[in-house]
Amino acid sequence: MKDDERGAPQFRFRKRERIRTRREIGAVFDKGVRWSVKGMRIHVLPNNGPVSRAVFVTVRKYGNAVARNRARRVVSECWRLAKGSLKAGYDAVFVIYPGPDEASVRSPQMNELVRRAGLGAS
RNA sequence: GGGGCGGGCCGGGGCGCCGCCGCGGAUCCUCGCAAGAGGCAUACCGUGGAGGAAAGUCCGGGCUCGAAAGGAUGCGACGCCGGCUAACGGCCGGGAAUGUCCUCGGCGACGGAGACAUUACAGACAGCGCAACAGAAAGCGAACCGCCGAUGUCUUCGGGCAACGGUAAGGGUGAAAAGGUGGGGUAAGAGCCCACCGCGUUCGCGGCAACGCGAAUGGCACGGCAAACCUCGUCGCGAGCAAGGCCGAACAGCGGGUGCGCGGUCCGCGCGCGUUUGGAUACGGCUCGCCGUAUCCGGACAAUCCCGCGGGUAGGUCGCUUGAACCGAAGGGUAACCUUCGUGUCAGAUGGAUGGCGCCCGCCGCGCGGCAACGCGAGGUACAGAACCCGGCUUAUAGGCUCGCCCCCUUU
RNA sequence: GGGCUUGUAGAUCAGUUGGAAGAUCGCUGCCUUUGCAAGGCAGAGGCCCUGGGUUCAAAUCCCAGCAAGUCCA
Repeated sequence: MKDDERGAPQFRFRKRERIRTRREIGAVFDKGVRWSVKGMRIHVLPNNGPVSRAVFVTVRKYGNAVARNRARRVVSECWRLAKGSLKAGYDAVFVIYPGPDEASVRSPQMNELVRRAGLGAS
């Protein structure tokens, strides 16, 4: 990372970049398009806004609370580092399946998903 | 030094870069004449940010709403005694019982001293009940075998058989069989008698009490199950922060507003007056946050517009973290705990913050090398994430520290 | 976050004053039929979710745990 990118907005991930209500998440599940790879699934719906928003959920049976929180944190961190080079204006819901929760494993899964979803470099 | 049991405590540390949530500041944006208000605004600064169990939701409270005169019944929980506490099914102290070990006394039943552990530990002469199978008999308590007696009969003179009576010492059944041991006694036996042990009753003494000690006395039944019902005593109204309070779009509903003149010219037009309505300021009034009057600014005069109303949806906000709190010190108490003091410490999310990556160190056992200190190598570093807040209980947990007791080895 | 319910044969469920566990469907074998289905007869199949406790005795009573399901905006 270059010096002039320290604290740059494309590497931050604030509240307004997250989908924050059950209704909006339900809309992405109902109307969005889905792609999946082993360990992860994505639902995407255009939101016609200036920024993309995302949310991360685990499947119902995903160990205890510590394991679920760690999975969402790791995947969220991958999104934070990757989203700056993607197209804006989409709502994305990531569904995480059980697997090794390390950035070296989750990051390639996410890259493959966003490539298939057509969110690649603008 | 090693191992076991029990109690108490801790449960990783440091550096760098990039992030997340709250609070305070600064800056920016929006509204407003202003004071100010608001902002899921910020390549900014400062500061705080999981646990001993945050868990299970098994108990007890606070808090909130609902219900409610009081009492009884019902239902539920609890149950040796005393204390602690806001309260408890928790904790502390004491008692009793049971079990194990050790030791002393006794022919024996058993008793005494000590250590450790366990106990939902009120009531079974208030009631309704239960005990399968086995066994002769299982609860207003019993003769199957056996033992003994006298009678009759048979006899190979040892005894056998029949019916009658006595008997709870022995056998067998059972989870449980009618106080136990030793002796006397007897036809055989039996608390039938005696001593001791156990049990019951009465009295005295000690203790707040549970209970203990001692004496006298009864010859001995008043068996077990209440963690099924039940009785007695004590306590308990129901829900739960997704409780509940406030603000409040949009859509639908209800009520009010639809005027006059001039100009342009036929249009969802402009201006003035008027009507109505919102806001601000000034003055006055009083029941002190509302009303009245005046001025200024703005909206509307309608096709789908303007204003008001109630309901309270979407959403927002409060509840929301300073409290029976924690930590430390002093004092009181055997202890649980209490009292006083302190520039002492305290997170608040809401698809849900406390994270990611990299490096170093610590700790643990294992293997190899070494007399040893130590070095090298491959590993391991748990259980688990606040969601209204406390007091407990229970369950999960790598590894470590510490206190007490016991066992083994080595040394002096 | 909080309230509540349920774990018994392969499946769906019974099982009360505690005394050695049943029903229906399914499964296996035989009979019947040329064969299959239906029908008839016989049979197998169970650590009563797990671990403690009370009791002589526990699927049943008590305590703790685990796993499913369901409701509350």
